[in-house]
Amino acid sequence: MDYTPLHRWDVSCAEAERLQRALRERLVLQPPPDFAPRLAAGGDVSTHRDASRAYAGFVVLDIVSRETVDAVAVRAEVTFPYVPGLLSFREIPALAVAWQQLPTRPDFLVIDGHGLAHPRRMGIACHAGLVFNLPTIGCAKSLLVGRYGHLGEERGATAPLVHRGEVVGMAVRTRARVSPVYVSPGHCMDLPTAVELVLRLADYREPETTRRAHRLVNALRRADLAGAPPPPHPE
DNA sequence: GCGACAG
DNA sequence: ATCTTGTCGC
Repeated sequence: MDYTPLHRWDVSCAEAERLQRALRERLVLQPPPDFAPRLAAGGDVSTHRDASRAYAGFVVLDIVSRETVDAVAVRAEVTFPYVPGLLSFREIPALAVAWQQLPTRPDFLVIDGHGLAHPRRMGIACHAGLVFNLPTIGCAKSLLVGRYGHLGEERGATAPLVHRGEVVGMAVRTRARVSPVYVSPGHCMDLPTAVELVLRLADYREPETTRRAHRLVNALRRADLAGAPPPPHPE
């Protein structure tokens, strides 16, 4: 698929924050008027402990039949370090390499990380939506900002995620008695729609989009590992 | 100044 | 996220 880079990615942390504050103004926090999604995509990145090598991939699935209709995984280089609040600058360049190899344009994308539930309301899900130009949802496994109150133990229970007096996302119980996931709008998305879609996609704790993308990149990672294994015990 | 801190 | 052994439970 095609996309719009929007800006350079090899920037300083201060410049990255400036870009986030500027890009924030371009966000659309409402789904398209004719939004009737059928194809969901999940994207994920797997990085090494030290090396700059990363694996990135996308899986596209039909939300009705649940069939995987597309899957691409690539090797890529990461240069930006992991800095809380600046995850997009580390992962989006790698995701973009995989995105170019994707033959089908999905109706929306679920990203492993936050959207509006971010210090500057510009998490990786928002940023990815702007760059790839499609509706996006952030679905994270842990909190970056915000707090929430009581959350029922049953599947489908929700509790608003509040940060600085604003509702920025929702804690969502996708499985009974299992820790929740944190859902927030990315781009061309609102919170109710994001929560509904994540619940529709989740058979287990995480939505199938994320699970399948995660398995895909890990498979490529292990395949590479078997091809050139650095011997731990040189005897 | 001191903690907290997506992946 | 990654590095890791065993272990609890369906």
